Amino acid sequence: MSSRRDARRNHERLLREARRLFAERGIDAPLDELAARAGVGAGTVYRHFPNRDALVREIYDTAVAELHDLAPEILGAETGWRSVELYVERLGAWVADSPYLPAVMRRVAELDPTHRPGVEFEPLVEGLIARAQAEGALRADVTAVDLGILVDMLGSLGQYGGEYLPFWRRQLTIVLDGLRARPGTTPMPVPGQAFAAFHDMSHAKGPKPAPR
Amino acid sequence: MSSRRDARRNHERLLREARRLFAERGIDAPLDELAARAGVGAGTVYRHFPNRDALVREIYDTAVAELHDLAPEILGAETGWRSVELYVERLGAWVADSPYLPAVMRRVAELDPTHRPGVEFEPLVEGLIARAQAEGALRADVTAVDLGILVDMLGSLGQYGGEYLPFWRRQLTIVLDGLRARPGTTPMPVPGQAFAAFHDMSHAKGPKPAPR
DNA sequence: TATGATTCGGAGGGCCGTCTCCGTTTACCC
DNA sequence: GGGTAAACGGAGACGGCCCTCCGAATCATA
Repeated sequence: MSSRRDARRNHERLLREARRLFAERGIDAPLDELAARAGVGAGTVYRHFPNRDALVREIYDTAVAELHDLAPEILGAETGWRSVELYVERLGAWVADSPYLPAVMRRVAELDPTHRPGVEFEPLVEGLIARAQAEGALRADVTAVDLGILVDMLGSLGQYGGEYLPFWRRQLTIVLDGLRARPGTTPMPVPGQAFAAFHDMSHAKGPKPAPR
Repeated sequence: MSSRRDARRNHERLLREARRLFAERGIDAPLDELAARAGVGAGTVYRHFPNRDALVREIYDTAVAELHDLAPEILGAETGWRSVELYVERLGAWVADSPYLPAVMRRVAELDPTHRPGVEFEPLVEGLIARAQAEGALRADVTAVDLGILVDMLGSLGQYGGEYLPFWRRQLTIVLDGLRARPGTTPMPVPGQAFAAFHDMSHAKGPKPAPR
């Protein structure tokens, strides 16, 4: 972190505008455009972020920090089921109105395939699920990975733009109802995956990313 | 359609390789790469498709044709509920294992915002839903638009690659259970949208696409 | 097999985005 | 205020991709 105020200000500005730009035009939007939006010269962009990947990486880091901020409320709910609700709703909404997030996550995973985002949260989520299942409120065959994937699914609706967000809760309702333990629940096919197995499957041998 | 056999062969090959390439590297992958994969000169690509959009458009057309092929089985099911199940499952799976589809759809919508893909199916889907609701099997507050969005959601899981497809049915199970009419179902918030309203909202005033 | 029309191949022009370089400006410290 | 180190700005070199052009190759026809 620089000691000069203008440098800090520009850094902030670039990050903020980058999130907006990436949301609007995708993660490969021209960085000259970023410079223009931030009211800054092209050189300044590259002084702060040696290349696009560094920028993506820093956006990723701020996102992880936001995640940490969400944790206490979710984990501190009165019942396990309420925690599940909050988990799916808060994270889903957070992804849905940050349309740049999925692309950023994917890119970071490409850059560093060994890095598993959110490992530190895994035991917490496992515990949260166990609690809700012990209450008999959450269907017994659902795993932490399933829940994470449902959040991704809900988050993908961010593609429809901000005006869609109010309607987004409709799909949320359906998913949550599907998660509830009830008589007549359809058993889930094939066994669920562990975090590590899912991670390896979706990254290690996925389609090769475009070389950059 | 040309009368020369080599021309037809190259056209097929280009379409096939384009789908694979777009699936792996995204819809903006270099067309020179497409030429290389198809074992063809760059000039040949542009003889068959004057530009990238023409290529995207033709992929879109073949996708719509595939959709038409799916219709009879879905609509011909014995019960309305079974039709709903088949609709969500078949279309969801179809999108999920064609990772290029969402981007292609989006691009076509950008190219021609007046064009509403699948209008001809709308009354069919409405009827299908009415039938399942009349049976008391499908929750009463769900709309055709909701169902389409759920298919998109499920389809977005194609991002995890082909190895994920078997596990995909787990999320499908949850969504279908969430769609069932049952005592204790959570009412859906905010009224649902009509097809046209949803289309206008998600295209007409969405974030401006990158100029090309 | 000969002929003519059609398609193919791939080198290269032009454009656009990335990133560097360095003269100019700004902020901090005394 | 003066001095110095750090940051800024933007022109332009560079590279990659889109698309064109035209001589070479291939196909349909007789």
